[in-house]
Amino acid sequence: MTTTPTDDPADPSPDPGPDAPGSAAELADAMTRAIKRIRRQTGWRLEPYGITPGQARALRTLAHAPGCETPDHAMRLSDLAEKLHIAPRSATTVVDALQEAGLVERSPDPADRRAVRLLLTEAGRAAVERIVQVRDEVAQEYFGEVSPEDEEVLLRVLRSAEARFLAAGPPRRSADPGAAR
Amino acid sequence: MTTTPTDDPADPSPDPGPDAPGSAAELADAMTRAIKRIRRQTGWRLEPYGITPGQARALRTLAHAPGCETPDHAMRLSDLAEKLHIAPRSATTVVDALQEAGLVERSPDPADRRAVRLLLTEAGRAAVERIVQVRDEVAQEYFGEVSPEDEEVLLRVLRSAEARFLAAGPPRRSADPGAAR
DNA sequence: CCAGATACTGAGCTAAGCTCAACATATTTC
DNA sequence: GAAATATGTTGAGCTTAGCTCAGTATCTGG
Repeated sequence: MTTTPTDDPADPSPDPGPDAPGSAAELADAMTRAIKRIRRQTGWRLEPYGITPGQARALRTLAHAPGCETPDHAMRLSDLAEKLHIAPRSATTVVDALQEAGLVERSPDPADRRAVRLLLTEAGRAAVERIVQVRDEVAQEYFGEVSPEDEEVLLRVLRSAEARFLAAGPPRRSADPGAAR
Repeated sequence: MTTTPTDDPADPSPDPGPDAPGSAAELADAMTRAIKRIRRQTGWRLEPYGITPGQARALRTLAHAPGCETPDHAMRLSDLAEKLHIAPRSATTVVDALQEAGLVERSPDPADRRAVRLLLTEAGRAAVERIVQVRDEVAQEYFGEVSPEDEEVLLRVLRSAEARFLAAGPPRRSADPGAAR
C-alpha cells in the first residue's frame, strides 16, 4: 500500500512541485494545484454514484443547455462534442454510456432525421443535481473561507484575464516550424 | 474543418460551460477554464520541441528536485512516480521515453543497486529551460495584465486555501472513513 | 433530381494510465 | 550467516478516453 497512486490521501506534495518562477507563472502553478485537488476530490465523491468525471462534464454541459427537456431544442450530439472539445465520434461513446446508465435519452430530431437530440432523463436530472452539489461542496471546502472582497477580486481578475486572452487573437497552435513528432 | 477537436483556435465556448452556482463553485469554474486554456497553450507550444505534457511534468519535477545532477542525490524512479501521482510502473515508461529522447539518464545508485537515479542530461536541462520559459510566457500572456495588488491577493488566497484544505484532514476518498495509508 | 454537404456510428488505432507477477537486491530475524 | 521478508524496477497484458477513417442516412442548393 505504499504507493497507491490515485488513492493517496492528504499528500502534501502537489504534483510537479511548486517552483516559483515569475509571479504570473507562480499564479498558474497555484491554480493548477488547486484545480487538481478540487477535480480529484470531486471525482472521488462522485465515484460512489457511478459517475465518471467525463460523464459529469457531459451531464453538466447538457443540463446547462437551454432546452434540455424539449425534444426540439435540446443539444445535438455534435453540439455536445464541440462543447466538450472532443470529436463527434467520441461524444457518441460518451452518450452511449450515459444512455446505458439511463441518464440521457436519444431522441430523433423531428426536423432533421439525421440528427439526434439529447434529453436528460429524470435520473439524469437527479445526477446533475448531485454533481452540482458535490462540486459546490468541494469548492466550498476549498474556497469557503475566502472573504467576499477577495472573492470578488479573484472573479474579476479571472474574468478579465479570460476575456483578454480570448480577445488576444487566435491562440497560435504550434505552426510546425520544422519537426514535431 | 468544422470540428477539429484538439485544434480549434479561439473558441469562445469554454469547456463544460459556465454556470454560476454558488460563488465558490463559480470560482472553481473560472479557474478550471483558465488553467485549461493555459495548459492547452503550453502543450501546443511545446509540441514543436517534441515534448509532451507528461514529459514536461516529469522534467519539471526532476529539475525541481535538489540534487538532480549528482548521481547520489538525484530522484529515484519511485520518487518521481510519487510526485507525479502515477504508479511506479508508469514512471518507468515515462522515463523510458525521456531517456530515448536523451533528456534523462538512468544512473545506478551506488548505495542501493536495486534503485535507479534519474539525472538530467545537458539536453534535459535545456528542455527544462524551454519548458519553464514557455510556461512563463503563457502565464504572462494570461495573467500579465493583473495588477500587482490583485496578484498578491490571488496568491495569498490560493496559498491559504491550499493550506486549509490540506490541514482539513485526509480528504475522503470514496467511502472509507477509517482507512488511509 | 442529383451532387455535394452534414449527422451520426462501426471498426480499429494510440497514449497514458493501471495491475500483477518476476527478478534482483536490501534488511531483518532467528 | 542463512532464511524470510521487504523494496525498487521492469515485463506482460489490460483499461479508458480519446482519435481517424470509412460508411450510411439524410438534408439542401442548383
